[in-house]
Amino acid sequence: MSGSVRQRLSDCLANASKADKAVASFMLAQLNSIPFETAASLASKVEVSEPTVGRFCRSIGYKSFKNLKNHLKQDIGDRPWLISDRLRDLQRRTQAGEDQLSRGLELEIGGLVAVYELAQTPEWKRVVKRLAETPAVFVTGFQTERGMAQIFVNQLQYLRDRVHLVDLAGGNFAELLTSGSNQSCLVIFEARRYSRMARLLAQDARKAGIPTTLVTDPFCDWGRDLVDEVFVVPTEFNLFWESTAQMASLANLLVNGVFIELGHTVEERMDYISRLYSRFTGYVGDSSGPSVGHQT
Amino acid sequence: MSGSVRQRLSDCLANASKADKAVASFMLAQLNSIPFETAASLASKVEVSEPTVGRFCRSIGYKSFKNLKNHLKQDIGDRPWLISDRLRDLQRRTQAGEDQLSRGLELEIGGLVAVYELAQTPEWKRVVKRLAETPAVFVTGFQTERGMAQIFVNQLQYLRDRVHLVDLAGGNFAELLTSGSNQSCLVIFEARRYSRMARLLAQDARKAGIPTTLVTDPFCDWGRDLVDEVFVVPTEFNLFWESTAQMASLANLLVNGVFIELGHTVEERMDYISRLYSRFTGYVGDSSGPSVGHQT
DNA sequence: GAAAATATGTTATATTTCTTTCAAACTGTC
DNA sequence: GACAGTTTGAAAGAAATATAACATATTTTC
Repeated sequence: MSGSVRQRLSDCLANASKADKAVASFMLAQLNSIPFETAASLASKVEVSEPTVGRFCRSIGYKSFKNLKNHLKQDIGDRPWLISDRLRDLQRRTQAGEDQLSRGLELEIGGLVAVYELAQTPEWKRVVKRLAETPAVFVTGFQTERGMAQIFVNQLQYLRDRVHLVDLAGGNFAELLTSGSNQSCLVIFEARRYSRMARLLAQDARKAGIPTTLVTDPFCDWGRDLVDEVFVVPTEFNLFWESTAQMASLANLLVNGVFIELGHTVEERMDYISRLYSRFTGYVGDSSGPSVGHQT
Repeated sequence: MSGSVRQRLSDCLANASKADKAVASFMLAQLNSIPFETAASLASKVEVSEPTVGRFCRSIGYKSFKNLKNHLKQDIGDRPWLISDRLRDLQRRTQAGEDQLSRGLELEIGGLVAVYELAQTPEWKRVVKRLAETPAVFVTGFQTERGMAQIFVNQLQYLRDRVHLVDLAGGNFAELLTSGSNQSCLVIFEARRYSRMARLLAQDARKAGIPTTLVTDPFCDWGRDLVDEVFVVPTEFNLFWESTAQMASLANLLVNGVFIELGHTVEERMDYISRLYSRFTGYVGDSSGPSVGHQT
């Protein structure tokens, strides 16, 4: 027995006992509100006894009703329209006992979806517009998010000038804060071990009237009142470590948005930057920018 | 006090105590998975005590945490929380507009799956083992992959010492190449605008007998004969830009693998590094490393 | 139609989850 | 720096939720 919760429920409908069938079909029908149910509440709704619910869950391979709910949480459901074959295959192999990689994968996919959902919010559009139009953009990230900020800066630099990585060392800290309030904007990447620096910077930026966007994880509790937009990115998958990948996706989507916003006016610049890079690192090849033309 | 759960949470953010604010913002960020949480689980994630959660819920007008969840049910009861539903929803909404967000998402997910597949190959296991056991690890990435390399180094440093970011400027270029052949190993992150540097480095490393792993995109054509393992990561989704997210996932998975390989012998080190980071950046909190304990 | 097998419910117990109480820690004020 | 007020967490108790054991009902098999 394997697969998603939905899968298992459907499977067992065929040859289950009366009560089990009742429970299964109720669950399928009300999948969305299952997490709110308790074994008892569900039992009374289906008009079976409490133990029946527990037993049923065990019969389809979960430890308990609670355990089933947990799986639901991580379940990405069946998506026959997606790359499901490979995914399912991976799941199967994993369930056979290799390890719990695929669970992590499911969670990562969930995170990715969340990021794409963010990209549809009004805040998102506002930030994209700002990143395209504000004369100077400053980006920062401390500790482990330092690299993230760097990536974002590198990419954005292809599209526009005056994109700076704010550094403790460099004097651009001051440069940011002394620029006029509608001359600059700030993007802060943060995660987990929130550094005091990020917070201080956000405070100062607010004082200086500089619009600030915070990209962080769900554990961040400061910020909501200090910055203009907070983008919360899931970072916990059940790897030992937190993942920065979703944040990278977010950064990519932002850059993508800016590109669309700026339109084709940037192509010239991109060629130029490409050539610059080439000169300094010696790559010789087509000079049409990283992936221009992939837009479909 | 009235309105939806989300409303109330937002409202209280303004003038709540520190712990309350933390709880509220976490809830807001994770609204979709709140139904799966229990007061205790939430408490531990936000790093407050259990009673605080209960009290908080009461302070914003619910009888208990459970009561809040029930209200949530009414608020978002028929809102999709299952990833599959959310995907569908996203698809529906984006199909209306002309931007092909959801298509890009699908591709990204496919890329993620590919990365997880890589993590099951023998090469992968070999690299993980090497990263765990070789006395010194060198990592490099040029241009846009510079940040990627940085992230990888930062994370790996939590687990072991002698992890170095190879830089054009720093003398560690030489340090790498003069170390004995089984004293060091090298990881190169590359993508698209393959720099001559990466290639030269790979050549020299080979001459010096240093095992080298190349992480790159499908367009890379050198390398197969110059390095010991090539991990090819999809980077093209139909965003204007290439995505580094999948590569970030790969880096994460590698670090995760190394952690598993090293076992719990590294916890001590991790505490130490954590404290170091804290001292220099001023974060004050638990000193148990970024996400220790999330392993299930 | 009776015996065996299976399925279900009742009651009692164990476990989890939540709340209360109270003391310690923190905050701001004089 | 001491005081009052607030916030927070630890421990213990109360409520809920889930499991186990056993008894009853139902179905299956012969």
